[in-house]
Amino acid sequence: MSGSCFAEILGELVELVPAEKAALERLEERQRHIRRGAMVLRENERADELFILRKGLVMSYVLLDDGSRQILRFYFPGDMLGLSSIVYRESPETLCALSDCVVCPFDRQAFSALSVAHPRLSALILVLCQIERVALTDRLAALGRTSAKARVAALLLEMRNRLRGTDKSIEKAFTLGLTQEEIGDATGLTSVHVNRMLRQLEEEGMIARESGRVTLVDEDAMARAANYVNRYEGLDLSWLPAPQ
Amino acid sequence: MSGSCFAEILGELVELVPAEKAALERLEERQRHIRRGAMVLRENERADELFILRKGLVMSYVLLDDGSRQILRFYFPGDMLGLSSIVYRESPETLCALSDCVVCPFDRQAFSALSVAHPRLSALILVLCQIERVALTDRLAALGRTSAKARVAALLLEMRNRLRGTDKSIEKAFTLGLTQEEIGDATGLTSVHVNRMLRQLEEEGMIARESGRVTLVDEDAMARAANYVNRYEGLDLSWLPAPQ
DNA sequence: CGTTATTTTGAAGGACTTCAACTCTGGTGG
DNA sequence: CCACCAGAGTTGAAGTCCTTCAAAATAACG
Repeated sequence: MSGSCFAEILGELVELVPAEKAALERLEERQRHIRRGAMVLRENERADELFILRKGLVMSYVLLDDGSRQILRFYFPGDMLGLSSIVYRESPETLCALSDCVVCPFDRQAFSALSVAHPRLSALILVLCQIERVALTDRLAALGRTSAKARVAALLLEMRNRLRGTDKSIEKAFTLGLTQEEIGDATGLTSVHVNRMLRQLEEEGMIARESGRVTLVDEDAMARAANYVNRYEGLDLSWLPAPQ
Repeated sequence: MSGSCFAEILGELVELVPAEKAALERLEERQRHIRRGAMVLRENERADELFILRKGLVMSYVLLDDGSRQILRFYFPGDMLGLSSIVYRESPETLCALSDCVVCPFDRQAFSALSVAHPRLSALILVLCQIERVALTDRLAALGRTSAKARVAALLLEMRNRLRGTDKSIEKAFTLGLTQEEIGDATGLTSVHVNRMLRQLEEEGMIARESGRVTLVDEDAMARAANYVNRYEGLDLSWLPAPQ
């Protein structure tokens, strides 16, 4: 168990050298506890810090003029938060804790210094951005071109796979930790319709549910129905520069 | 007029030093002409190269099982193409020329070497990725939570602003260069409904149209209707490392 | 100048939303 | 310990936005 969550994620992509590990650990020297429902960062406010999420579940979302909400992404332990926010004078999105969380804040300068001192880490961060980008385009295609049922199925698969990243004991069953309203705001649906789609997936024998826990009964059928691709697989990082 | 399209884009964000300009020019030593409708890169095929788009309009899209298409993004001169593709063994998306294009291919190693030699350029590329990310999340919110009319209006505003990036003479009127089917595939609508929305925007005095040219008559009303934010503005790059 | 792509228009159908009411669950305090 | 309450889940009926299907009109192209 390394001292850095972020290093663990990156360590699954490449073999990190001691100097890189040390540099990553320095990003996580400070800790901050965030209560469920509290905001890590607010849309349209200035953000001077980035974060590594150490524990818990975070979502990013935007609010539209009519009051509706679009959830953009869910973040899991080891993820970096707020990269898009430091690029802008005002954060383009809100970061909100879905469970009690621990985040490790560090400032822009630390990020900047790290990328100069460790070009390979800088390239790896770019790789993570691209993985996130492709995951976002998958969701764009889902919202633009697939049915409500497919979108909900895709969300369930994605959540299970990402939760499994931090807890290898998870197989087919897991606690989602989202309300149906939140599922709706992530998939572009109403909570009412999410409910009907979950029910339908259950009736068709794809999933089972009991008190917040979801079981993926027929995973293959779900993946087919949802056009799902795990974007943390199939990578090619052979071109990365040598470690510093 | 610099020798590098990419340097021109980056040069609008920061003052580039000669060594950086020279490094960027080396990326654009080779040229390749692409016919309208031809593909620069195919989904699920291996990509060894990245590209700088020098001339023309390119789109990226994915095809779903049912044959429907989701256009993910449009690319303009000075944009880098294929970054997400080199991260994966197989490209997650197709790149297709919407007009006759000129692209400058360079290989992964050149990219890797550049990011080591010029940390600030590496950071700038990360900034461009974040701009693209935020633009994608804007579209995600549009598809998830806004009406057909708002999505079409947002697309028109975005296209005008990006075209203006390469041609400052463009004000309110411009040639879109997209069919209504393509607008539909970008906004998650059918071409039939795109037609009705364009017509409605016209009837409401927001736009005017004549033979492929669109005029933004009431730009403010459009921006309001579309929740539109120009993501190339409002940046804060004060934290970037010093040039090399 | 014929052929094909694109745009336009109408009518009917369907997927999802809206509204409204009811049920279930977990937490809190009397 | 249990009554109460607020939040979340469930269900039905009606409505709306967008799609689908079909066909005509127009534009683009070799």
